[in-house]
Formats: sequence, C-alpha cells, structure tokens
Amino acid sequence: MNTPLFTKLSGFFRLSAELRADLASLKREEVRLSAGDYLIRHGDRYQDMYLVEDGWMLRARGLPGGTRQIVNVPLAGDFVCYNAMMFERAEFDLVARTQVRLSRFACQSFESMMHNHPGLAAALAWSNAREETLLAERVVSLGRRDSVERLAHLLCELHARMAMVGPSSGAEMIIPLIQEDFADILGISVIHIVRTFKRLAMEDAVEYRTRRIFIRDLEKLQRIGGFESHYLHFTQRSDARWLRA
Amino acid sequence: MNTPLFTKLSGFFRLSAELRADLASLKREEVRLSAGDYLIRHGDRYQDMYLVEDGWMLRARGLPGGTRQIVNVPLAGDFVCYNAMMFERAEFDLVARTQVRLSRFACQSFESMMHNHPGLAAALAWSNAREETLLAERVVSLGRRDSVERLAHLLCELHARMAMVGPSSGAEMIIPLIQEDFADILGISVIHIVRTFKRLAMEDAVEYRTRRIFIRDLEKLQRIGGFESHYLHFTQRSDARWLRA
DNA sequence: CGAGGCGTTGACACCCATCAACATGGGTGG
DNA sequence: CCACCCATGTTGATGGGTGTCAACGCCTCG
Repeated sequence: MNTPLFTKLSGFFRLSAELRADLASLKREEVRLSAGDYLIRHGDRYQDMYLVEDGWMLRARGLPGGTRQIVNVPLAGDFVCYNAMMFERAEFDLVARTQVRLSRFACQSFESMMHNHPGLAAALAWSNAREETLLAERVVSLGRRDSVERLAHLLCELHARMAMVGPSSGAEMIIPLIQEDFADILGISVIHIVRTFKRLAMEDAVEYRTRRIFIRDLEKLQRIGGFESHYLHFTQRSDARWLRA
Repeated sequence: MNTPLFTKLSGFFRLSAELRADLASLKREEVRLSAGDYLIRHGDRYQDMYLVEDGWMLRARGLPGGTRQIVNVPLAGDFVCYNAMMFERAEFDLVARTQVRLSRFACQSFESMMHNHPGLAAALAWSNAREETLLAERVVSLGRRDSVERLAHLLCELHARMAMVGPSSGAEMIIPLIQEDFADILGISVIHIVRTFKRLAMEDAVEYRTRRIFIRDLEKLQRIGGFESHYLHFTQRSDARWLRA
C-alpha cells in the first residue's frame, strides 16, 4: 500500500518498515467527513489523533467580528490533532473542505507512543517539525510580503505539497479552495483576491478558474513569491553516523 | 538545579527525573553569545541543537529589499535548532538579542534520541508542539488583527511566557527588544510602532520606555488583543489511563 | 564633546478594506 | 426542460490604516 504519507516520507525518512507496522497495529477506524463538517472545534476537548488519507481540510480560527484566519491546510498524508497527545483542548477549528477520509488512532501519550510505536512517534515528530517550518514561512508572508507575493508564494507551496503526495496533473492544479478561503489564508479581503489573481494573470504567471488553477510560468511565480523550494525539499541529514546508534 | 526549562515544564509534564538524567548525560558544552551574534544563518548546515539557558534570541529571515521578519523569540527554557535532528539546513537566522547562555547537545537523529534519551525526546516533542501553537497564534494576529490588537496580543504572550520561566517583576517587564524588533515581529513599520504604543498608552493599558514596558491594565490589554491565556496554560491531559502503558 | 543608536513627529501616498451592486453558473425542484 | 435560487465571482467608488520620507530630539558611550 502506498499511501500519501509514505509517498511523502520516502526519500528523507527511514523506519518506514517500522512505521508501516505501527500503523497497521494501531489503526483503528476510518472516519469520513463531508465538505463543511467539523472534525473538532476551538475549545473542544481533544480525543484522538488522525491521519488524513484523502481530501482537503482547513485549520482555522473564527474571530469576534465574523472574520476568520486559516492557519494551515492539511492535505492527504498530514496528521491532524497531533496535539491531542500533549494538550487538553483544541486551539483551532478543523473543518473538511471536501469529502475527507481519515484514519483515527487511539490517542496515547507521546511517551507511550515512543515506547510502543517508535516509527510512528518519529514520523509524528518529523511531521510536526515540518509543519512548524511551514507556519514560519507563512508568518514571513503575512508580515512582509504584499498580496501578490503572498498569493504567489502560497500557490508555489500548494503546488509543491500536492506534488509530494500525488501525481502531478501538469500545469493544472485542482484546488477545492474558493476565493474566500484564499482570503482567509492570506489575511486579505475576499474582494482583493480578485484583483490579486488578475495581477498574476496579467503577468502570465497563473490563471484562476473556480476550483482550477493553471500554472502558466512556475519559475516566474516562484520569483514573484520569493519561494525557495528547498524549505519543503527537506533532505535527509547526510551524516548518518548517529542513526540507530 | 531549577533551570527555566524545568520551571516551565513542571506542572504539565512528566518524566522530569528522566529528563534531568538525560540532560546531565548529554550536556556537552556551554556556549556564550554577545548581543548581535549569530548562532546560525539561513542556509547554513545544521550542526547541533541548543537549549537557551539565559537571554533573549530572535529567529528571523532577511528578505530582498532589506526588510526582516521575526518569526519567534526564543527565551530561556526554549530549545533552538531542534530541526537539526530532522533537516539539513537552517531555514532562518538565529541571532542573540542580549548576552545569551546556551547548552549545546550533540545532534543525534530523533530515532536514536528516542531510544537513548526518551525524556529529552518527549520534552522536545512537547516544546515543538507548543511552538507550533504559538506560531499559529501569530499567524492569526498577522492575518486578521490590526496593529494595536497585534501589539497587545504580543505583549500578553511575552508577559505570560516570561512569568513561566522566571519570577514576575510585577507590572514592569524588562524587555530587551527595541521598536525595530517589535515592528519586525508584528509585520508593521518601525514608525508605526510609535503610534501603536501611543494608542495603547492613551487607553491606559501599557506604557513604553526603552527596554521597559509597564503593564497598567493587563485585563484591558488581553481584551484588546483577544488574548486567551489558556493557549499557553497548557494543562496536562487529564485522562492518564494511557500514560506509560 | 562628538557620534551613533534609538525614539518621535508631521506630511503625504498607497495598499487594501468596505460597501453596494451586478454577473455567472451549477444544482434543485417543478 | 425550464425557472429559480443560492453560492461564487466581479466591478467600481470611497475611505482608512499603514508605509514612506525627512527632519529632529534624546540618551549613551567612547
């Protein structure tokens, strides 16, 4: 079985045999969500941890005044509710943007997870470190890039992440996000998204249609967004002397 | 020895005996930095992992055009270069804002760390999960809060984090950040920081002086910033049935 | 005493938010 | 098959928050 998780991890991560065994022995139950369903809400008590098998999710916070900020976009191969092992209550909403298939795991403490399922514990640590880096990049975008640069950077990131877990469909990206989602990821207004896409279109970088984005010139898009792909191309540490010491 | 790390972890984290033993057996070398020194730069090869024992650091990225975005502010008790166990090259600059004392650890892979030093591995996983949550809160601020709200929220966060690792000095916070640092954390211009502090002062919430901030009304500050303290008051999971299973 | 780091102020411009109105298009029910 | 509806996308006018620039004040340190 080559799930998105293994596709993503292969290349820079070891222990995959161990991880496969852990997942097989732990996997509990398949959970299905319809678009719009909440997996958990801000303030709810954490119960379990999940691995996204298929579909798109949004991790977001609603603010007084009716605004919303999306903090990240879990795709297939990403863990959600990782923090259930550490903390008591959810810090954000988790909502399905499409139909979603999840694997649910009994939520152990991280200590027992390390002891009983070291492969999974390592994969979790790796995933969380990666997610932290993604969030840090988002902070850079929100703090110091204008709307065109932000959008370009986001599209580059999604392009790279989608390529990691599934076959690329060439220049056409099937993205289930609507303009309101883009606005809430990038911290700008819905209406301004139109103008921002239009400016990228005038540069012949991308073309937007509902639920479809055509990459016209990926290099130009990366240049505009200041996107350095190697922050996702996490290469494995090359000095293997410590491995399995 | 009651280091900032233990002060922070006590209350919601177990294994502290194991962690103490791990730290004692692993601790390598004390590193000292002067204000302005770089521990590592964006693109450098990771070598070791560190624990901040004392002082303030900045994790930042310089952008073309001369601007800078600070993504977080490691304090005493925080790990830095955690990612050295996972990734090859540094994603950000790490610079000392004050004199800094660090403990340096030989950088093992996370797998071997789990095997040889489970207490430390658990502490690292916990710390990274916590940092990810902090970053997500920062994303919310940068995306959907105006400058006054952002500043209020940041001051609340720093107030809470400083109280976690050291004795509170009452209403006076000794903060070694200059206005340019605040600007680069909050994603606004240096000059606008002046106006923003002034507005908080007019509300009788805080008073700014170089390297000192007086909290006049913490509740009001929290209200302005939309600060919910429980995202830092990480309570331990109460259902202990899984622990050490 | 001079220099440089840091903070402050005011004038002006621009990016982006807000509001209102309209266009499009896919789904649903008659 | 058509009519309707609601979600989504689009456009233009206007205003506010924030960036930029230039200049000045204060304090520390050599």
